[in-house]
Amino acid sequence: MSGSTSADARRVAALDRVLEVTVLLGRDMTSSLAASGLTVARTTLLWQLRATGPSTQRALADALGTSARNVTGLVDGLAGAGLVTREPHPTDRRATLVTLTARAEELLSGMAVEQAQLADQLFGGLSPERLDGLVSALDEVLGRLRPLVPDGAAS
Amino acid sequence: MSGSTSADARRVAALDRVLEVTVLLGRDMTSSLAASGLTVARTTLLWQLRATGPSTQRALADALGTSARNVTGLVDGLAGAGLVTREPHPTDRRATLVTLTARAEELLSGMAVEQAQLADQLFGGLSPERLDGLVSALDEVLGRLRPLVPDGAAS
DNA sequence: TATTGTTATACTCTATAACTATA
DNA sequence: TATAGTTATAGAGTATAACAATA
Repeated sequence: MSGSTSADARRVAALDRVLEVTVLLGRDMTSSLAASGLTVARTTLLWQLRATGPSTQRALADALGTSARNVTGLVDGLAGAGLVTREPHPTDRRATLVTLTARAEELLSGMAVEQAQLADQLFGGLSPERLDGLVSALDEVLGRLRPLVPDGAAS
Repeated sequence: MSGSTSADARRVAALDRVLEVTVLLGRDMTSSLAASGLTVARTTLLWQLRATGPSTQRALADALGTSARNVTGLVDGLAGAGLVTREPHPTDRRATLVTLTARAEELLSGMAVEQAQLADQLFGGLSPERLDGLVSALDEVLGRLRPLVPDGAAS
């Protein structure tokens, strides 16, 4: 398409690396969240709430790129765990505002710390120049990747 | 832990990029596989078989880092779709050898082509130097990440 | 005794469709 | 009419535990 065979092989090698990182990070997240009784899907919803503040379930469904039905289930689980509450919407009586509890805020703060520690572990060995190169390369890749994917939020 | 605040922020920024790539690639794969009536879990098993040849379900469970019960279900689905068969193990009558069908081999060859095209789309805009820098940075990150994750195969 | 793969059971994530209450 | 969220139903992935057949 646009290069020699060896250049193609290099790109495939890069994609292989990215896919392996994807698989391993997924496992790491799943298992470390399981220790807190959480799942990736529920935690994604919590992070979205932390970023945007109290939200309707419809807004959450759009942001997460999932169905309204699914959000009902996720919120049910989180409410049962005492991490969110359903508050009445001030002007629209059809809607509910999903809101983080204080416990969830604390939990998320702790997770942010853990995430920074993970970032340190993973990237601490790279020089500032290589780290910047990595970030800019990933930004370029993201620019190509985003249009390929239907839509939804990319926390 | 090992750097200034701004260096920490840079590392967190890098992790954010990686996580976004993870999310978007997952969606891209899920939706493109769904078009073929496949799921990510089942396709992972097919790729494993392609890499290693006919395997027992126990070997697949270990390679995929999942339970034997789960492999039974995945193989059931793939067998129903005509993509694998269960053959008797030549020496161990407890075990079965899961084997790709010709149709699965063709399907996987097509997927390999699509993957190369995706690699071209994502990385085609990077100079050879930047691409090499990306790959070597990811290799270093993988070296840190692998020990953090329980175990199992990484595609 | 240990191992392979199955059945039994259960939970989570996900989707579509029908329905209720509101806009 | 359209929208927010629920109930109904269904399928896929995952896990543990108990069990049968075989090593």
